[in-house]
Amino acid sequence: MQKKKDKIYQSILVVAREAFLESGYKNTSMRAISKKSGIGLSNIYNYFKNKDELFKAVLAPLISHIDCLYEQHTGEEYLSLELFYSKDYQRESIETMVSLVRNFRNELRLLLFHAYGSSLENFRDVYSEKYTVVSIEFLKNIKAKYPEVNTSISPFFMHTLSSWMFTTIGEIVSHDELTEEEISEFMSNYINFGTAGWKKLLGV
Amino acid sequence: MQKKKDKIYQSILVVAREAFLESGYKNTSMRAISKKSGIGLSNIYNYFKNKDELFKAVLAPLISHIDCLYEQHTGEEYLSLELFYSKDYQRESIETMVSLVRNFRNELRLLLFHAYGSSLENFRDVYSEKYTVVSIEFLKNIKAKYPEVNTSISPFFMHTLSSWMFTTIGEIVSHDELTEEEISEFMSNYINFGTAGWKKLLGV
Amino acid sequence: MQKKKDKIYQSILVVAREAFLESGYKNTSMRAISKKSGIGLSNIYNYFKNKDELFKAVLAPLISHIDCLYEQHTGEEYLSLELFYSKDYQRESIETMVSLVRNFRNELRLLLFHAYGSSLENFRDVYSEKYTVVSIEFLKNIKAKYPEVNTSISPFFMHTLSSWMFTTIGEIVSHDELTEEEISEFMSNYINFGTAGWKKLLGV
Amino acid sequence: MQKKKDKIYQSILVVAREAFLESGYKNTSMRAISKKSGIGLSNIYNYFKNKDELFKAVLAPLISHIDCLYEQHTGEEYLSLELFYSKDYQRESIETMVSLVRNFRNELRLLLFHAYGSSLENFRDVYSEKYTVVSIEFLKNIKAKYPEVNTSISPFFMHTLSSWMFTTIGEIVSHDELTEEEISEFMSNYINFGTAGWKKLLGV
DNA sequence: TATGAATGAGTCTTCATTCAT
DNA sequence: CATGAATGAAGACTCATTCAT
Repeated sequence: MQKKKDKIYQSILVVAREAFLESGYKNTSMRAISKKSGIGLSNIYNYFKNKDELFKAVLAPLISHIDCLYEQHTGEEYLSLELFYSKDYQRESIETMVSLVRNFRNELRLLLFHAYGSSLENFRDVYSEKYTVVSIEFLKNIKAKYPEVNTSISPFFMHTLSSWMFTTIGEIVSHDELTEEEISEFMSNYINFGTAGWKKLLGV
Repeated sequence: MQKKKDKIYQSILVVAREAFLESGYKNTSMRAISKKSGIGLSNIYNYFKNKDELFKAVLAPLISHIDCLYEQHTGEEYLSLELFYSKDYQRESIETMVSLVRNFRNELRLLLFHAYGSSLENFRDVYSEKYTVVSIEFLKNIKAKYPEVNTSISPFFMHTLSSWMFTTIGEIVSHDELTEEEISEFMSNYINFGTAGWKKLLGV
Repeated sequence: MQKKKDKIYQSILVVAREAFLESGYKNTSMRAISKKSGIGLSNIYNYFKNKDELFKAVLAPLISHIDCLYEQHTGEEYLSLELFYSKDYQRESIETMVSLVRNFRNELRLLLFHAYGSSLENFRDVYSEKYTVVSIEFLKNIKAKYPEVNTSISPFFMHTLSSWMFTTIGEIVSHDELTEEEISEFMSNYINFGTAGWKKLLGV
Repeated sequence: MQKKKDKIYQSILVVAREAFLESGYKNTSMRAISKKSGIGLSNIYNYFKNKDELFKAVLAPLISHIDCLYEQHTGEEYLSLELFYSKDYQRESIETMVSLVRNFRNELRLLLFHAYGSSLENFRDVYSEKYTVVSIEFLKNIKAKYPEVNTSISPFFMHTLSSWMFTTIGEIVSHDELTEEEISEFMSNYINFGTAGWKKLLGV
C-alpha cells in the first residue's frame, strides 16, 4: 500500500514536471496533468494540496540544492580577500555553476522563466535578497578583519549583483546550443568582470 | 466632438494605467477597466483593438523614450576608449538613468515585472538583445580603431550585461524608499563596478 | 446635394459589395464597411435601413436580372414540345446561362453560397419554388395542347430540378479556372442529360 | 459511476440535438444547451471539447451511416451497364434513400440546411466531391469494359449530379407532409429522369 | 484511497443598432 | 446630412477546486 501510494505520488510528479516544463506553470492545467498521468483529477488533490504545492514539489530538488550551495558558502574559510586572487576558487565557482546547469537545466528554466502565477514567481528576487544578506554579513566580517577595505557598498547594488548571477544562469539554460567550452568562456568573462569590479569597489 | 473623443480615450488610458499598475496585465480584466472608468465595456473596444493594444498604449511613452535613448547612443562620438575614464560620461549615464526612473517609475515597474501575458512580456530579453547587437558592433569598431584591445567577449555574456542594466533599473523602481542620494550611490557602484569589469575584459 | 447624396450611396454600395464578396454576409460587419468606405457608421443607416437592406441592395441588379429571365420564359412561344428538339433553344439556353455567369459571377457566388444570416439566405429555395410553379403551369398547358403526354410529375421532383439548375450555376461560378469551352461542354452535358430526362418523363 | 457518466453524456447529446434541430448550429448557444439540459455549462465541456465536437457527435450516426452507403456502392458487382436497366437496382436505390430518410429525417435537415458555422457546413460539397471521384473511377472502369461507350463527361457536371442527389434528399426531408407513396413517386421520377439522362450521355 | 461529476465565477471579444449633437 | 459616442446583450470557452460516493 505504502508502495503503491509512493508510485502514484511519483507518477504525478514526473508527469507534472514534463507538463510544467512544456507549458509553464500558468498554462499547465491540472486537468492536463490528470489526463497525461491517467490519474484521476481529484485524486491528485489527495497527494498535493493544490497546484502550487505540486509545482513546488517539482522544483523541490533544485531549490534544496540551491539552498545547499548557499550554506556551503557561509563557512569561515571563505572569509578572505585572497579569494579574489585564487584561481582555484574561480575554477571552483565555475564548476559549481556548470554542474548546477548540467543537473537542473530544465528545472532552472522553469523556475526562472515560467513560474508566473505560482508562489515561486518571485524566486529570483527572494533568493537574490537572501544572497544579498549573506554578502552584507560577509562584508561586515571582512571589514573587521581588514579595516582598510572600503565596504560601503549599496545593498541595492549588491542585490542586483546577486540577481545578475541568476541572469547568467538563465542565459546559459536558455541556450541549449552552448557547448561546454562556450559556457566556460562565458563564465570566465563573468568571473573576470565581476572580480575586477569587486576589487575596484573594495579598493583592494 | 473630436475633443470629447480624446477625452474618453484619455480616460480609458488613465484608468487602464492605474489598473495595470495595481494588478499587472494578466490580473487586470477589461471588465474592471470598464467599471472603474464608467465607460461601457464594448465601447473600450472602439478605442483600443484589444487588451494588448491598450496595454501597449499605456506603455508607449516609456518605450518610445527608451527607443530614443538607444538611438542617442549609437553616434560616432561614443567610439572611444576614453569613455571608460570620462567622469562626464559616467555622470551623464547616471543622470540619464535617474531621470528615466524619475519620469517613468511606475511604467518601468509595470513593464519589467508585471507584463506577463502581454506581447511585452519578453521586453527585457528583446531589448537586452537589441543592446547586445549594438554593443557587438561597438566592439568591432573599437577593434578597428584600437587593434591591441581584446574584444573576444562572449555575446552571451554581453547579453547578461545588458540584462543586468534592466535589473538595475528594476531594482531602483522597486524601492520607492530610495532617496536620490542613495540612487546616486547605487549607480556609482554600478558604474565603477562595470567600468572596472570592462577594462579588465578589454585589457586596457 | 442630390448628387452628393448619390455619390455616398454609391460608395457605400461599392464598398459593401467588395466586403460582402470577401467575407460573406455574416462575417462582414457594418463597422468594416464604414471603415473601408470612410463613411461614418451611423451615416450608413441614413442610406440603408439596416445591414440586410444593404445586402439586398448589393444583390438587387442580379436579382432583378434573374426576375427578367423568368418573365421571358413564360411567353406563349415556349409552349411547345419541339423545344426539346430545338438545337436553337438549347443553344440559347446555354448562352443565357453563360452570359449570366459572365456578368454576375461574383454576385452569384455571394448569393448562392454566402448569404447566410440575411433575408436572402433561402434565395435558392424560394426561386426554385417560383420556377417550379411556372413549370407546373407549363405542364398544365402542355397537357391541354398535347393530351397524350404524361404530365403526372411530382412537384417536389420539379422543385429539385429547379434547384439543380442553381447548383449548376453555382458549380460554374465556384470554378474560376473553367474556360468558356469547358463551361460549354459542361452545359452541354447538363442540357442533354436534362432533355433526355424530360423526354422520358413526358413519354415523348 | 460509468453509467452515470453515460447518462449525462446522453442527456447532453439529446438536448443538443433538439436545440440544434430547432435553431441550427449557429443560433444555438452552449448556454442554451446548458440551460435546457440543466447541466452546468462548464460541465458540458467535460464531455465535449467544444461546440463543434458536440455538433459532430449529434450527427455522427448519420454520417457514419452515409459513409457505409458509400462503401457498399464501390463493389465489383456494380460495374455493369445493366444497372441502368435493372428494375431491381432501381428499386433498391429507392429503398435505400427512403430508409435513410425514415431513420434520419431530422438529422439530414440539420446537416443539409442548418450546419452553417460548423465544420460540417460544407458537408454537401465535400460528399458530392467524394461521390464524384468514385463516379469518375466507375466511368474509367466502364470504359475499360465497354470501349464503345462515351465517357467524356465533365467532372463538374458529375459534381452537380452528386449534389443534386443531396438536393433530392433535402427536398424530401423538408416536406414532412409527404406520404411514403408520394416519396416513391418522387423517387421514381428521379430515377427515371436520371437513368434516361445517363443513357443519353453514355450513348447506350 | 480513488473517482466521476459538478461548479461558478471568470476570461476576452463581437456586433448591429441607436442617440445626441 | 453627418458624426462620434455609446450600448447591452451575447458569444465560446477555461480552470482550480470540491463534493458525494
